[in-house]
Amino acid sequence: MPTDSTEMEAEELTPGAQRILEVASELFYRRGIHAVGVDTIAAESGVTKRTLYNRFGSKDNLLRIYLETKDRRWRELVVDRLSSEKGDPRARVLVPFTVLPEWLTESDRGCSFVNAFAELPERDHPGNRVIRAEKEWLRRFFHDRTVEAGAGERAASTLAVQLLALHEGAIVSNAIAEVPGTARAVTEAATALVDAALA
Amino acid sequence: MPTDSTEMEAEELTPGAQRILEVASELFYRRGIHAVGVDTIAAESGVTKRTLYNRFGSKDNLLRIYLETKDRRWRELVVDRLSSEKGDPRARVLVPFTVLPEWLTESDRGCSFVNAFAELPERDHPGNRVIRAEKEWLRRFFHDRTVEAGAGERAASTLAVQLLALHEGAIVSNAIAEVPGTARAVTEAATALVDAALA
DNA sequence: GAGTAGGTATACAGATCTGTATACGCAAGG
DNA sequence: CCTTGCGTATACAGATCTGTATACCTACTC
Repeated sequence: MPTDSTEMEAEELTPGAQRILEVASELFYRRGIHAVGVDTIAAESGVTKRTLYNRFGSKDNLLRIYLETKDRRWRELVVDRLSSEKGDPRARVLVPFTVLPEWLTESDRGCSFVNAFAELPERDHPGNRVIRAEKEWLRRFFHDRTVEAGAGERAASTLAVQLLALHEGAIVSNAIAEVPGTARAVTEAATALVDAALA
Repeated sequence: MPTDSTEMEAEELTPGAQRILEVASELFYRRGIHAVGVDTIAAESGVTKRTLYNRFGSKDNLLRIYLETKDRRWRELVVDRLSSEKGDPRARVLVPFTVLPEWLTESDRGCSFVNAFAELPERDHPGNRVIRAEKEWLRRFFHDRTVEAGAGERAASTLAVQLLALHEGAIVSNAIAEVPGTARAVTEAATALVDAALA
């Protein structure tokens, strides 16, 4: 059983397992974790429950892999866009905001990590760890790019927290408040904060 | 059975019902909605399940009242503080941020409404309506106070979305990323955005 | 040609969930 | 006095949940 392998990659998955992961991702995100049973996931994936347990071992493990996969996809999106923004250091800080419009097209139910966090209170749950690592990665991203843009340590730390909050809030409030133009307005705010910090 | 009364107030509740609501609020917030059963709520409230159903009718209704109560408490906190900030129009815009430190002392698991939203996907669920109404109220609060401070309609609309996102993100990322000084840093950012919009 | 990997099909154990049924106790107010 | 409101105590119906058991099928590989 490959389920204890932490380095399990999506490419190593069998076709059936890949379908299970895709279906589970969609259901966990759209309906919530506890609201979705393994019977439903198996049925909608077109496999038997036995196959699901043979591939993933448990619902908790499938959940962890769902979060890890989403995390990897998010980081890759940001890092990829970063490499095409080699010139302007301020634009590099803002990459998580400039990718927001395309990221939000599949995120109309809020942030996967925030939503999962609501259902995973225990800090030692593998899923909870993935979630906190993701937020820490983004905070550090803002911090490091800000330092690279020429800011001091204190300014970079403050700006990182501000941008992290603004970014989280954009995804969440876009889904709940449903105000048109949220991504654009928030990106403008982020730009203003970056310009002020680097002035 | 008083359960269908929408105007049900906490003061009208029997002592037992009040205890149930307090315990349920804590458990829903800390462990999640689906993860908490009515048996647990009844047991920790020191009442029987029969009493819970006699007072609240159903778990869904208890959940709705939990959200409505939290919503009322939040609005009252903001409105109360607003009346002691009669002078400076910019300070009035920022009231939801200045009350953040005290609000966050009991909100180390993120935003109750955002967390509940993650578990209530259906738009016509009573709880879902309460959540969206709460966010819309806060957005409108920012908008109206900004207009009162002298901004035009377009500037007020943009600023309202920005402050809403920043505010949501502050509560959420404070709980997940656990960066010290989040409230202070975010309030500084909000102040800068308000000043820029009213310049 | 035998073993192995991936999968189907079905049934079931054991726990937990929401909600209800039945029967009783007690105190306050008309 | 006696009804009404609030609550206890216990049992249970019916659904759903995670996870396992048993038995069989198919294709590929060594």
